[in-house]
Amino acid sequence: MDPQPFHDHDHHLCSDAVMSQAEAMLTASGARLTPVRRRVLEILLEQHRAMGAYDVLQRLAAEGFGNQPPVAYRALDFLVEQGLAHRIQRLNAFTACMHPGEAHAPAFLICQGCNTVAEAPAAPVRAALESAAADLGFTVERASVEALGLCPACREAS
Amino acid sequence: MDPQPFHDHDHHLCSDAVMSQAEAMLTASGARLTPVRRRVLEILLEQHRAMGAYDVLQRLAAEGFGNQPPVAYRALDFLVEQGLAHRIQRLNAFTACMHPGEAHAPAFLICQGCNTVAEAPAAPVRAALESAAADLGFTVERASVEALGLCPACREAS
DNA sequence: TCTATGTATGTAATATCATAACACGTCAAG
DNA sequence: CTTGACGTGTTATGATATTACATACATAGA
Ligand SMILES: [Zn+2]
Ligand SMILES: [Zn+2]
Ligand SMILES: [Zn+2]
Ligand SMILES: [Zn+2]
Repeated sequence: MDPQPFHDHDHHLCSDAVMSQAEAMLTASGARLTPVRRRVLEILLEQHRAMGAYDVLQRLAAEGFGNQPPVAYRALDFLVEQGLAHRIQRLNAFTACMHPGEAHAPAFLICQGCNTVAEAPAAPVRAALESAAADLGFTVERASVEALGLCPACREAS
Repeated sequence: MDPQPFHDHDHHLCSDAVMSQAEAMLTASGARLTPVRRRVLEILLEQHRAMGAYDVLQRLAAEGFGNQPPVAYRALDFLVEQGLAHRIQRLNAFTACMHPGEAHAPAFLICQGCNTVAEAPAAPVRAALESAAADLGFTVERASVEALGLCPACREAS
């Protein structure tokens, strides 16, 4: 679960670990990981990518769940609220959180070559941002930090 | 033009300065500030806010310009390309650049109380981000840093 | 057990944001 | 004058997201 999305790795180690952690978190908090929600999380966990709500919806519909947008959006919103998924503003898309439970305000690294999305630890970034904001008297409540660029493999290949 | 969007100020000093600078930049670069484009910039400059493309479009239509989405999007895209406007991902909206010409990769501070949008100098933020990315072998090409929170006035009022 | 309540899901309809494709007008270079 | 680049206008469509309402389902009192 602390892998390099950008490098070859046994991805089941990622997804299995996150699923277990998700179950534990939700059991603890009392929130319910219903079939739709679980399935959406599994779908997001299949790859280190961001998926649009309609892509998720299509998968759900093919598996016998509802096929109207709210079905996908509700599950996705739930996961985001529970800290199990993140919304990538830049892509109008969602990605599974790879470090659920850990307090984290990540920066997202979006590879323009292979569409991989990685969470980078961003404590220093947040600190710098809050400092810059404080200079203007502004109090940061939530922030999104998203970088487009090239992962090591795609940089190599280009 | 180096005002505090969050504080009372003579806003004409902002907009006039930016307009002059925009004209100078475009004259120099050879790009054309046509009536639609100029008007869109003026509209964006009316307030320290972000406006949706369709809001801009409505204004344009009321003034006799075309009333179809591409009219607004083309002008907005032009301004963004020329560095005269920024897109705020979080809001699906656009805001005039308050520091055109200056090389800058700003962080945006979005007040949830009054919807004011300010550009904060973000060189340290970018540096921290690039460093965090480099740790994963990732090369940043473009990044968006957007913070939601409260400006001084709204924080006071709450 | 039997409701009552809150929560989750399903669906229809609609709102909001964005782009593709094509037609027309203008203007300057050749 | 013709050509070609560019800007604008318009139609049509695509992509993303939410509102509103109906239905199912769990579970906690009575
Ligand atoms: Zn993985
Ligand atoms: Zn995360
Ligand atoms: Zn101002
Ligand atoms: Zn700017």
